[in-house]
Amino acid sequence: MEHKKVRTRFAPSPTGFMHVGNLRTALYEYLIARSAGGEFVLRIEDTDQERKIDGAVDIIYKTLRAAGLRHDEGPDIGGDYGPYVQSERKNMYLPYAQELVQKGQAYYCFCSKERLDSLRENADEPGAGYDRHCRDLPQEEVERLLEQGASYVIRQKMPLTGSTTFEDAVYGTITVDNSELQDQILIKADGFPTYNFANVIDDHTMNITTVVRGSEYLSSTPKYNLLYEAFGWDIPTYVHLPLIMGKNDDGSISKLSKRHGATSFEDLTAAGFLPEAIINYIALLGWAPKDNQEIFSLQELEQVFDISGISKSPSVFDYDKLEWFNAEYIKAMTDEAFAQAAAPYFDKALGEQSFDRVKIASILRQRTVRLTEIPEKVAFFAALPAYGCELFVNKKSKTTLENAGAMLKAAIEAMEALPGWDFDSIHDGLIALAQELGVKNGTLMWPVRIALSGQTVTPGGAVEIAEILGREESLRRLRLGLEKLQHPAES
RNA sequence: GGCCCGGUGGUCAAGCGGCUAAGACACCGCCCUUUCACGGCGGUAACACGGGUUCGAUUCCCGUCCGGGUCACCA
Repeated sequence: MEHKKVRTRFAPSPTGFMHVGNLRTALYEYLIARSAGGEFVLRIEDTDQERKIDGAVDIIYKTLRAAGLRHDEGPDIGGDYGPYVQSERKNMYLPYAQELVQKGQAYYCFCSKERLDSLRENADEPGAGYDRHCRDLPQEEVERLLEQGASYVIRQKMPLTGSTTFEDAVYGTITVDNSELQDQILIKADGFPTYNFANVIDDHTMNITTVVRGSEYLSSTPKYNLLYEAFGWDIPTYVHLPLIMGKNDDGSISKLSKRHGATSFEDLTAAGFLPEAIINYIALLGWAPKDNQEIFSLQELEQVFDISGISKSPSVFDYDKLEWFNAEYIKAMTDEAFAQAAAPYFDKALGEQSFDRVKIASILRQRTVRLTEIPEKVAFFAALPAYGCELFVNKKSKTTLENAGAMLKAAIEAMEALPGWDFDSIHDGLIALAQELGVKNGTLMWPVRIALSGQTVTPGGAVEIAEILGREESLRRLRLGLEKLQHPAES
């Protein structure tokens, strides 16, 4: 038994965004390679010249980097099996196709696009396909047309009878009747290979041992096998992944796509999700560990990932669960790290004003689910919002329009007299005051917090907010609140 | 429509012939509490259906139903 080093590849086409399904495929490919001490290769599949998009390849690099999926070989870093961009390999494919023609496993087809279209239109049943018109053209006819420079494609000659069987590491043994297989195009009229053909040639020449892809390829896999067999090449290990679905408005589900909301890595990070949380979540979409662990770093996944844990049934992408992961990751951050991750959002809400952002981060961290919620949560630090006196009334804290004023008045006096302006001083001062007044803490704290923030729900309590606002601004806001209570009409 | 693949709570899922059928998210209560959260405790909720095989089926087989995928000079 020879022991080949496991090599997987991520082979995206540059479409301009990274769909989460693609990202998960990349992740599993990465993990399968890493968990086996193997290699992970990046290959760009740009054989469709009509769909080229500028800058799309950079998005792929950026996403992989942000996700922490380092490739061992690729267009940007080279390797022993280059080039790693299919358009740069263009000349490699035709000779292989011609070899197949020699072997009688493929043939030239001169049918026009129009003919194929009308074939499809006139078909009784959907999925009728090509009628194999050129499959048995006489040799002389083929040569004559080639000499004339006629436009042609090369098609794979499928067996008309029998069946093809292959093994999939996830789905097991799958058999398909050969009569189901179309004589698929290998080389297009523009000279470029089709995706399917380029895939086989590249995977073989790049020594890929394990082909990982979405289960939408399950039914075309027999065609791949026939190709490998025709060349006499080793067939790779297939790992087909269950699809990621999205829930439609009517409650039905279908392959996750744009209409389901944020579905690309870029969309998700823009929506305030952390890359680590996204990776952790999608790792568990279609795969489960042996135990019940849910929070995994990429390094941990590299240790425990195993193909046997991949499930066969499709899974629905659940934003609620993703949010939970995101919140977990945020809670696990240090205040400093969180302040840094939140920086753009702080900038947006606080502008130039100099608050202690690490302190704000510390009260925000436990209650932030998505980074995008931050601006609205901290805006009151920058500017006291307009608010009405009714906010001072809270049943649970036993505050009323009547006692709130007295509380504020007492609080102002106590806070003015405070020797220092740090958490402990403010806290101890106010708690002592509440005791002195003979009221429960909430009765004092509620109106103070309302006056400081102008809103009923805030990150942090009265003490934290006061500390961050500073003595001067805090007292200003408290006096404003007191005035409001004393002259409700004017406010 | 043909072919292929699936079907455990609303969602993600463990289970791989014998269990009171885990766990997580969401949801609902209660507790904690200077708001909201966090946290703690508890709760509602599932083997699609019908036949077999077996002493015994969520688990194995067949059928039905349901869902998804695929049938391009797209990947």
